[in-house]
Amino acid sequence: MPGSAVTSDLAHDLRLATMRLARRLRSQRADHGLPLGQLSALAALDRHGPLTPGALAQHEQIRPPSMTKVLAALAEGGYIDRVPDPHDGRQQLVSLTDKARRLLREDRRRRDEWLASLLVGLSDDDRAALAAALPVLEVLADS
Amino acid sequence: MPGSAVTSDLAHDLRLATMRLARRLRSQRADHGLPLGQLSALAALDRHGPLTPGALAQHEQIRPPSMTKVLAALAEGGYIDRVPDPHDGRQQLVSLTDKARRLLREDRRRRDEWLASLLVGLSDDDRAALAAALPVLEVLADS
DNA sequence: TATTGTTATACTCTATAACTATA
DNA sequence: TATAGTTATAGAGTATAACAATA
Repeated sequence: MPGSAVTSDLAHDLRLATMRLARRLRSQRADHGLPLGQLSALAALDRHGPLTPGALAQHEQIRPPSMTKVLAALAEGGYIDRVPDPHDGRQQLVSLTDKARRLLREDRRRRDEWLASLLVGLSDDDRAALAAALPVLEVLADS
Repeated sequence: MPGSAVTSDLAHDLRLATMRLARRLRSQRADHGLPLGQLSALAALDRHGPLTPGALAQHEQIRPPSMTKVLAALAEGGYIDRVPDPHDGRQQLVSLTDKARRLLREDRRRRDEWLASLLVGLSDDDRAALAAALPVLEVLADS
């Protein structure tokens, strides 16, 4: 099967390019002074809507006690609201404040801007190649 | 200019897909027990050849005292050799041992394998789209 | 008893400041 | 004096274990 060597080369090169590009994108994050773990928790709430602390911890792949600290810092900064679950007194629901939504919007805008400024410098063919590969990348990312 | 809205959408979607895929790739790292900072220092030595502790710290974007600790752990594990610079007694050159090279090779192999296993499940068209976009991604990553 | 979340405590990785050796 | 690297100490951010409240 002659395609297998090509597939493994593609995997290798795609992995390296993805990691390098992700590193560049990460370095472009806005300097809003918010630690990465806190920002990531806010982004999860933005994507999924209000969540319990436990669900957030599971999603962010950290332990509940660690999430307790992250949430304490976010509450202190006025980025989240917590309301007790009326059906289960043990649980809470954590949601974003308007302040948090504004911060997320600004953060995304800054990072999109940097990448967009690179994209306008590409040829139409290169942009088309990216657009064609995008749905495939999304499938891989969600696997 | 009708293309500008499309370009900014592409930037946004490409950024999200890249970050998500990078996260999945990172989570696939081999469980060799080596902390990420140590592994990253080894990878830098592998890419650039022997370096001084100061140059390594600069490359990894950490402070020299932090690199001192990383290097102490790597030396303890038998992953690096240190030779004094004959021309300047203040400096050293840090290089990889064979053990480190084997570890890096194994680590890459495991991550490539995971991605390759996803790629073989794609259609030929999807793989072709990725292959066509790859050089463009590499340009972006190096910008 | 089991589950949700918090508190207490410790470990890892990073930092700044002070120190040693060499240029 | 200036530079390369280390040692001392401290600050984030994470973890495990033990605890309180609720189901």
